[in-house]
Amino acid sequence: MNLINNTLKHHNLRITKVRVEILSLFQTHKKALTHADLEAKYDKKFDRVTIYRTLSSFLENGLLHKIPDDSGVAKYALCHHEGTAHTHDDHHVHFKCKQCEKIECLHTLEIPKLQLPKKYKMENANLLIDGICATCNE
Amino acid sequence: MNLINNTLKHHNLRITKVRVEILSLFQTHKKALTHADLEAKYDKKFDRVTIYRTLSSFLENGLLHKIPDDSGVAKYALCHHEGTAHTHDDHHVHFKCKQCEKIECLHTLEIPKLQLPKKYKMENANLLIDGICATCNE
DNA sequence: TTACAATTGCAATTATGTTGCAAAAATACC
DNA sequence: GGTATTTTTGCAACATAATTGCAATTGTAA
Repeated sequence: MNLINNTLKHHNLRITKVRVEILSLFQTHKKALTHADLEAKYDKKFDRVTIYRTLSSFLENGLLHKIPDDSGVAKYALCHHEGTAHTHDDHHVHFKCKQCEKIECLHTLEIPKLQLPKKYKMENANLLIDGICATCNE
Repeated sequence: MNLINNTLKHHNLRITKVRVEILSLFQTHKKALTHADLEAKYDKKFDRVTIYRTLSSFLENGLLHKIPDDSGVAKYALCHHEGTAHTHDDHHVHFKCKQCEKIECLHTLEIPKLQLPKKYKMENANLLIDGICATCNE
C-alpha cells in the first residue's frame, strides 16, 4: 500500500482516481491551488463538480486547509500536521507574493501569542502576509 | 456641513445618497458588512451594482478595507486611521466569531513583528482570529 | 461476489461580481 | 442663480464561482 492511499485511508476517505491524483498534485506542487488550477489541469478527465467535492472532502477530513485571501477565490494547501478530521487547529502563516501571485505556507513561522481583549476566546489564527517572495526577490 | 459629508469630501468622493447612507451605516454598525448585507437592507432603494460600486469607491479612497476571510464573500469594515486614498497600511487584527459570525476589527491589538525567512519582503499583514467574541461569551 | 454505502458526472440553479451604456445627478464655472 | 462638464446611477447583459438533485457508477465490507 503506497503513501497516497495510506494517507487517504487514514483520513477516512475512499480511494478513488480523482482523490489520488489531486492529493499527489498537492504533495508535489507545494503551493496553494485553486479550483480553477485543478480544473485547467484535469479538464476532460474529471468533472468540475467532482473537483469541488474532492476539495471539500479533503477540507473536512483535514488534508487541506483553506487560505483566507481577499481575492474572492478559494485557495487550498496541504495541512502539514497530520491530524485527523477537524481535530487540528490552524495556526498558519501564509505568504502571498504580489509579483508571482503564489501563496505558500510558512511552516517554520509561528504566530506569536496575543493577548485578546477580555472575554474573547481564541480558537484559530491565520496570518496572511503580502509582499515579495524569495524567488521573485532575486 | 455635517460629519458624513465632510468625510466623503476629504476622501475625494462626491456626496450622493447611496454613499451617505452606506457610510452612516458602517459608522453606526461597527462590524464588518458584506455586499449581501447592504443589498438586503437597501433592496429597492439602490441598485445592486450601485452598491458594489459604492463599496469599491470606498475601498479605493481609503474609507473601507476588505477583510480576508475563508468564506469566499468579501467583507468590508471602516478604516479607523483617517488616511487618504491608498496611503494607509493594513496591519489589522480581525476577529471572527464562530457563533454570531460577525467580524470586527480589534484596533487595540498590533500584529507582532515577525522574522521572515531570507529574501522575503513583507508589505502588509492581516491576522484573522477565530473564536468566540465577548458578546457571545457572556 | 454480492450488497450496501459513497462517489461521480451531468444538468440545472444559485451566488457573487463585472461591464457597457444612456439617463440622472453632482459639482465647477460664470 | 443658471449652464457646462464630469461623475454617478440604474438597467440589462455577461462572467465567474460554487451548490444541489439525481441516476449511474464505483469502492469496500461482509
